Amino acid sequence: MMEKKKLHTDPRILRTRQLIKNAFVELLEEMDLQKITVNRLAERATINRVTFYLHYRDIPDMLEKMADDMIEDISTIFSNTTTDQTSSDEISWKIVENLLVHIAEHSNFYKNLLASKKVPIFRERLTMFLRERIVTKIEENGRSSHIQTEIVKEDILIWYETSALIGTIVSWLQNDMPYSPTFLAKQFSLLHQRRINVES
Amino acid sequence: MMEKKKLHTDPRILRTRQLIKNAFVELLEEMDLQKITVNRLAERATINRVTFYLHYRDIPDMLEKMADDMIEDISTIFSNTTTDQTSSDEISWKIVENLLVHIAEHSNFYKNLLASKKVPIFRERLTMFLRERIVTKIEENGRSSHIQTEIVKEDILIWYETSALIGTIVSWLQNDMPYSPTFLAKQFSLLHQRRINVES
DNA sequence: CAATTATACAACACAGTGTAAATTTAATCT
DNA sequence: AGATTAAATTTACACTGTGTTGTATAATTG
Repeated sequence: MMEKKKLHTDPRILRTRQLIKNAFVELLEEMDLQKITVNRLAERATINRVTFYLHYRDIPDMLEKMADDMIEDISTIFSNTTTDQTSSDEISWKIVENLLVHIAEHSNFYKNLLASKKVPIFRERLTMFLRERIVTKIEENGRSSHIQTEIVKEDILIWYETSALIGTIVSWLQNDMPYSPTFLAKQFSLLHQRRINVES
Repeated sequence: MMEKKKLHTDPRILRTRQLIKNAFVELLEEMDLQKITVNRLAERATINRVTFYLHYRDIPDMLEKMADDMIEDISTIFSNTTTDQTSSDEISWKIVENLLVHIAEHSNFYKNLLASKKVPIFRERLTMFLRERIVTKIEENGRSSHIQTEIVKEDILIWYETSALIGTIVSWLQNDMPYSPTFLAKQFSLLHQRRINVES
């Protein structure tokens, strides 16, 4: 525990990891993931190649750890938003908006790792994360009316809504965010309302 | 042109390419894309390593060509289905069903290259392909009622529907196809009807 | 049959990987 | 501030994978 905390406070470690992360995003803009080697990464990050191995086992390991960090960030947004709202619909609406704001603030990172098609693991992780949230949301709505669940299978609906949400965000990034986070969140809420119309 | 045709008829070429393709799908089941080398690929395909370079520049090049083949197959399904139907809604419904049947028939291929998260290019290509079809479909519906387009931006709707369709197919594959192609196609048609309800 | 072409085989220079040892540099703690 | 601790560097090594070349063999085509 104490050791882990140290890993997060030692400025040398933070600096090196940030250098690696920045270098990686930079290289992804320039070349395919397959072409990114530990050699190039270290050179671009202005660190020694051996130093890389002090932090990550190999490149796939690095990707996993970076994906973990991403989910941790997003998870914080969700838990922070949930607390200061009351209406169920208002919450999910606000959460999506905050999520989009966060992504827009780090658009360079998300565009290259999520949208620019190159590194599947980030999309996977986000899918798994959001699916859980959407599951609980759909189950809540399912309670109020049982018509929907008799027509469309719940798991198919979850697949559908999760993919639509993530895919739209990805397309939004790929097109250089032509709409504001608030506007896109409102559009999501409209698209989502369609479902409720069918239910009632 | 003649040369290209030869490439498609020479039994030696067809055999070698099929061996490479099968070996690649096999290896993807066992390991990450990053770990798949030309060495391993040639060994598994029981061909000489140099032979690989006679067909493809490198592994990324091979992936592109395989993705081209995939789109060619799916494209054929679409053009075959479109001709023998009349009703606009019936067509898209039948097309999706035929697409799902095709995917189910080659589920081993699609599960590993599309669903099992590892090779982004196949999902990209399919997204681009289906998006075009969905664009024309939405534009058709847009003609009959203009209410929808005033509420939800057309491009956002296209992002949404395309991602939902592909994402659901991917989830369906990842869960070992628990529903029949016909049933899933019907579910899509139900989910799609929601939009029409809002419009009218 | 003769020409063409795909594949096999061997060998090469080169790039990238992962690890180990000793050393330097920088942060932490009293 | 000085001693301590840990990160980063440097250098070196064995190993795997890459991409190319030259030659030989076997299958296909006209």
